[in-house]
Amino acid sequence: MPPSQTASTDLSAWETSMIDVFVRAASLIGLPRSIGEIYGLLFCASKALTFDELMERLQISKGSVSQGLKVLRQLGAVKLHYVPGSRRDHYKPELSMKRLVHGFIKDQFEPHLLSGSQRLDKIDALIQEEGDEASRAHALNRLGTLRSWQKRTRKLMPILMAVLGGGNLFDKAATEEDTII
Amino acid sequence: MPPSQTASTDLSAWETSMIDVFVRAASLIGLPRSIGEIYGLLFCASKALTFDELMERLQISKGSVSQGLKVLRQLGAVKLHYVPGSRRDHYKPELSMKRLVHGFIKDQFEPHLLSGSQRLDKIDALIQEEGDEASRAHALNRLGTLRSWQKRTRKLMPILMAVLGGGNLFDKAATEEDTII
DNA sequence: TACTTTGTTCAAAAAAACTTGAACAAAATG
DNA sequence: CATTTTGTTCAAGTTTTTTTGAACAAAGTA
Repeated sequence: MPPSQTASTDLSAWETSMIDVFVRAASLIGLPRSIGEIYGLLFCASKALTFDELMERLQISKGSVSQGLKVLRQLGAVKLHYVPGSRRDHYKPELSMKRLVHGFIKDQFEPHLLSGSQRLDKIDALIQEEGDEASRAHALNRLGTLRSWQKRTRKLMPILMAVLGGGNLFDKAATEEDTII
Repeated sequence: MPPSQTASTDLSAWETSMIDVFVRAASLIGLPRSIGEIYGLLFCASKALTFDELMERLQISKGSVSQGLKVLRQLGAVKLHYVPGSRRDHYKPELSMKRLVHGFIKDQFEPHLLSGSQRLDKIDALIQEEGDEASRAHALNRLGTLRSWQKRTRKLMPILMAVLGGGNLFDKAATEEDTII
């Protein structure tokens, strides 16, 4: 029997394992498997990869790669890398943990926090309709708790970013090629 | 037409809205709707609630309540509250943000971080099998990046907890009844 | 302009996650 | 001990999310 018909270079053992790490991480933060795979392969690669290379090496569909890259771009987890003389888009992974976390929070958390504030104000109004004085007092107390949680969450972000500051200290390839913060 | 046949007291407007906040929050951290509803109703309530009260007021199944409470107990997000003269379990919500976050991280994040370390060691071994010297060097660089991310994530936890320290400053009912840290 | 390359969109299929309720277990009651 | 109360388990049903691939759009080429 001839070797596999696919033109794709099979993933090496370490690549498979490392991609697996990202698939798990993705699932942990609520992102689909395919997105973990895409970021993982880019992370493993020593050069920017094209759409087709992702499709072929990961053996996933066009649609998944397209949508996956869309989300990753939005999160700032991948960057377009211009390659002279090629019409294809080439992608590189963002290697700065700080930026990755920042992108994720901006995109997935902050919107909810914001809409949250308006929601709490509406609840405040609804509580005023509560007939019983004691119930109203209790409800307002709970609302206060909720507001304090929100406030503290907001305060946390800058601290988180500060702690994450300093950037990538390990990946020589990265520090050679990119500006890491 | 007579009023609804269910024995349950309908949720008030503010309760519905507040529960909605928790349903969204649950979904944000990857927990099912029913768990958000259960915690949300407990959060709204001015006294400990029983299994049946949760079922009836939220109109969800026995199974969902049982499994939901199981997870919430595991996370430390609800506490059993002993009520003299009653055979039923009564539940109260954990109101300390610090404890809630701590429970969530301990239960959902740390296990992955730990298993992560072992995984990275295995990848390290696999990389040694890589034939090409340059590829091996690149792979080790990336692995170094991954390890640095892990290390920084670990360092983050204590800081997070420290920032969250100070406890619940808003809910009078809570500060009266509970020890909040 | 016709053709090719490259990538996006979206409806349908597949997979995964969640909920339900009936059967079961454990413990208190009479 | 038989019965009732209280809660758990889990297979089957339902809903939601993810993936696929064919049709489409955009932009470069000849």
